[in-house]
Order: sequence, then C-alpha cells, then structure tokens
Amino acid sequence: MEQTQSNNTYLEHLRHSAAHLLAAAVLDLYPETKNTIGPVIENGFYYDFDFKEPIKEEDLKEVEKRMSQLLSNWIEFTHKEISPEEAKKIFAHNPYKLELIDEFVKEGKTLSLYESGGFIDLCKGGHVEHPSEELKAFKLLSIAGAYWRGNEKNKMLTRIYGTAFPTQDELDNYLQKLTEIEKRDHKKLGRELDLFTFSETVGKGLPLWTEKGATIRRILERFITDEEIKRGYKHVITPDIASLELYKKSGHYPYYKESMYAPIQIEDEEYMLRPMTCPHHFELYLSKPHSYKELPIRYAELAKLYRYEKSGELMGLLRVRAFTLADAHIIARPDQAKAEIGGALELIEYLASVFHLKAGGDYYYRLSLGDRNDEKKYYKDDKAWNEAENILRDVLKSRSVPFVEANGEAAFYGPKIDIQMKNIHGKEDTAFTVQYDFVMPKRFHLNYINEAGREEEAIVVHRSSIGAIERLIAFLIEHFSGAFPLWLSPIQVEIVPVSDKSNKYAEVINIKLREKDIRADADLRNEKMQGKIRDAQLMKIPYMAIVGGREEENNTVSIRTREGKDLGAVPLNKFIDQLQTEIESKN
RNA sequence: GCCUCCUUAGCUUAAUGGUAAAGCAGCGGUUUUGUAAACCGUCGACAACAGUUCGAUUCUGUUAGGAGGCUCCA
Repeated sequence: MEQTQSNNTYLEHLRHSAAHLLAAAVLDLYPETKNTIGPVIENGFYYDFDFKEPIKEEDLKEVEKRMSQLLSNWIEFTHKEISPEEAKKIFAHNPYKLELIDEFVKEGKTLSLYESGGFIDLCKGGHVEHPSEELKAFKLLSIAGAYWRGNEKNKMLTRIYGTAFPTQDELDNYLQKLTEIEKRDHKKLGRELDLFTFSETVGKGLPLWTEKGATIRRILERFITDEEIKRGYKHVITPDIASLELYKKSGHYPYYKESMYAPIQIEDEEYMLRPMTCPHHFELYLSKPHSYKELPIRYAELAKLYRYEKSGELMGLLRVRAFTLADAHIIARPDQAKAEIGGALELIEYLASVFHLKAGGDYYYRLSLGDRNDEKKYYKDDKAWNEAENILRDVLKSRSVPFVEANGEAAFYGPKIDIQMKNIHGKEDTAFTVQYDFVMPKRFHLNYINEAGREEEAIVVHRSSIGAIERLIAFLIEHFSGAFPLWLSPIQVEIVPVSDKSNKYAEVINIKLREKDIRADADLRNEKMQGKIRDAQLMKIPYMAIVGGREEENNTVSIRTREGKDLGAVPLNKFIDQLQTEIESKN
C-alpha cells in the first residue's frame, strides 16, 4: 500500500516537472506567450497558455523537441520563498500570475518560486530531484481550449495535454492502452454492431435505433418495468408535451429555460416538449385526494424527455437531446423519506449487480449538495436544505457505502445522491440519481389527509432506476465491448447451415427456437459456412448453431461460442434448456 | 456556445492544382458439406456553398456534421 502511495507521488512529481518543462519550451519558442497554470491530472498533466498566435496540433512536435533540448540543463529544481512585492515584480508582464498572487496572498499562503534550467515558475512544489536524468519518457498528446479558471465568461486559453512515465516502456504501454480503448468506444461499436445511427437530416443528438439496438432497449425496458412493479411502483404514462403553464407552476421554467426546447405556439396557447417528468406525475397525484394510508405512492414511467443541450456537449448516446429516463416520483410522508430513499438505492444496487457493475470500480456514490450562497441556482431555504442533506447523508451512512460529497451539484429543489459512472475515456456522467425534493410539494400542494383528517404536506423523492436508457446502453456497450450477455444480445443464436442442402433444417431450427422466445436468425445467404461463422463472430453473437446432415439425422445442433469454442453436437431440446437457464440467470 | 482538429462510396483506407484508386458491404451471376473471408462481373464518393485560379477534391472563407477539451448537465 505504502509502496503504491509513494509511486503515485513520484509519478505526480515526474509529471509536474514535465509540465514545467513544457512551459519553458513554449516560452522559449513563443516568447510572447503568457503561461498560467500546469497541474497534474489522472493520466498525465496539462498546462494552460495564453498564446499571441494560436498554436496548431502539428506544432506540438516542435515543442516536444525543444523540451528535449532544454532538458539537459535541468539538473535540479531550486526553490525560494518570496514576498508578494517581489512576486509581482517578477510576473509583472503576466496578468494571470498576478491574479493568482493576489489570491494566494488573500488566502494567507506563502509564495514560492521554483527554478530549473533557468525557467522560473510560481509554484507550490512537487518535482523530481533531477529532471535531466528522470524525465526519460514524456509525450504531448493534444491541444484543447479551456476557460481561464474554468469560467465561461473568462478568456479561452490554450491547454496542452501531455503525459510522462518513468520509462519509455511504460509510456508505450499507456499509448497502446489508449488505442485499445478506442476500439471499445460505444459510437464505433454502435455502428459496427448495427445498433444505432444518427442522421444529419433528423438532427444532431437524436439517435435512430436499428432493429438490433431497439431490441436491447426493449429488453431493458421490460426488465425494469417488471422489476419496479414487483417493488410496488405504479407504472403510468403521461404525455411528452405539456402546456408551458405546467413548467411555470413547477418553477422549472425560469431556472432551465435555456435547456428546454422553445415553446410551440398553437392557437392562443404555448406548449413545450417536456424536459422532465416530475410535474406530470404531480398533476396525476392531484387528480384526487389522498389518505395518509395510501402513501407512499410511487409513480414510475419510461419517460421520453427532450433537452436542448448545447451542441458542443452532445456525445454519442451519453449526451443526447431526446432520451428515455426510467423515472419515478415517490410521494411520501416525511417519516417515510429515509425508507424510500433506502429502497431506491437498494433497487439501484440490485440493477447495477445485474449489469455486472461494481461499486468503487464501475461506479461510485456522490452526495450532491446545494451551494447556500448561490441563490440563483438553488431555492432559498437553509433549514430545509440542512434537513434534507442530513437525511441523505444518514441513508448513505446507514447503508455503509463509501461516498464523496460535492457542493453545488444539487438540483434546484433539493440535494441528491448521484451514482456516477465513468466511460472508457474517463469522462464521468451521472448514471442513476435519487433526489430529495422539498420545493415541489409546496408549489403543487402535494398534500395528504392525516389521521386527524387534516391536510399535511408530503415530500417527494425523485429517482431514476436505470437512468437514461441511452446512457445505460452506451455504458453497457463499452463495459462488455459489445459482447452482451445472452439475455441482452439482440441475436442470441445464429444458425449456420453447412451448405444450402441444410437450409431447410436451419429454418426448422430457427422456428423452433423462436417459438421458445429465443432470438434466433438463420443465415441462408449464398456464402460459405466459414464466412458465415466469421460474420456471426464479428457481430459478437453468443452462440452459433452449425447444422448439416449429421445434425439433421440426430435432431441436434452443433454449438460454437463467440469465443471460438466448439461445444459439439447437443440435442435441440437440451440446447434450448441451456439457453433458457442462461437467459434467466442474466449472466 | 467557445478552443483545437477532422470530413474522399454504406464501412475502412489511397492518390492528385488538370474531377479520383482499392478492399469489404450492396447488386447480378457462378459455386457449395464441417467451425474466422469461395469465384467472376457490376453499381457507387471528393460534406455544402462561395472566393482565388485558365482550371479547385486539393488553397482561402462561410455553413453543416463529427472528434477531443472547456463550460453546462433539472
């Protein structure tokens, strides 16, 4: 453990040193550039610059070369602490550093300079001792834009990403890993496995599902609907569109106007494609009075939602403009809140296990809190926020699951527990979420009649079970590299006749499998058996049933797996039993 | 939306300031028995629009779409 720790620290020092070297090379090649900050990140480092003339990706080679040239003079790092006045003198030409200096002074930090090879930077430290000997393997990877201090209103700087490793072998391994990861990209596999596509004419961020992709969706949707009904949810259906009045009533409209599709004017009314389901379910609740005995009421729906995401934010199936959320709103008495939140988490954990997703590895819990100072983004009610946040924290603690807390990530109406997943590129998204809402019950008057016959205000738990189906499928494609478990595979068995003399028997088998609800397909194309096997294998179909004269005689099928294993001839009935058992197990 | 880059046929790729080559897929045939690619023929593309030029797929600009990043993510 300790070994790993110090290795990680060493790696960070190595990469941070490389960031210094990068800045030195850039300033050497482009003297009018202003360097800003250059931290270490998960797999490398970056440095942000304000270039006079924009730099191009092809210029990175030149920068790398200069880094190598400068490196020989980087014998060691020296440092000294300086006064704010000195610091301001040294960085007088660099407004970004001046801003940092002021901020550090305000925070009561001491200022220090680090120097190597004649390059001086304002820095708190964390370098290797002898860069010229230790910085053996580094590479600049890409150029990206990034706002100064991460604020949209600030100037867009140029960020150079790079990485460094102790040895060339480790660097090569890492680069090799990156190309492996490319192959699992859900956008690439989605096309290769014929699952979904996009059309410029239909519009960006609007996926079109093929038969195969739609099959996966249907299986997931049936599964989640059945599971939720089993757990006491009421599955309902409400419209994809609603009067603008509804979102004004809910309070969503002013907060999220920009990410909604513009209202549709018709006659004298305005309608909106819905970006969320909540108010629809609330109106359903309000259709009649409710007794305390009825609660909790758990409304669930596979809801199609429409959000106007900014064009640069769209990403394959992970961020789309039309998607389906496995949504639910639990309307409960306040004393039921903890149990309901716990139940929602239990469902989510069960589902994650079904999808072979592991806590800590594939996903982690985030307690997303409201920022009390941001009254524009969060409904003002400090007491309610404190209460709600404590309830969520208690539930997480009582389930003894590790979680991180994140300020300023809550919904406007309350804090939430997010289950965060990373895609293969390391980019994180919320997969599932459970939210505590103390605002909507007030706005909608979501009340119930208590034992004394008086009205009381309910609380609402918003939750998604499998999240957005599009996003889940993107994760699953990448997680399984497109080789879905049998129960999710769009085609479960490809029947391959040995020659066209066996086409008839192949069709008979096909019909028999389909009668047993097995998604089979008979490949009757005018191709050789070997070619058909190859194609089925490339489509990652779990089983191939090879049929010829021998099988026909004995009423068997010869099974080959997508891993290339030959399981030999088995009686058809036995094969069907095996398939059904495996489908049932969801493994 | 912003920054950088990309866009040649359904897919993967090639070449070129004088309108483009191939494999796979498709289509038409021929062929056909044992576990990852049968054979022959054929259709098909320079993302769109401007500009520079005798001439633009190639250079420049605009637009659209895409990738990565930033911001955002109810």
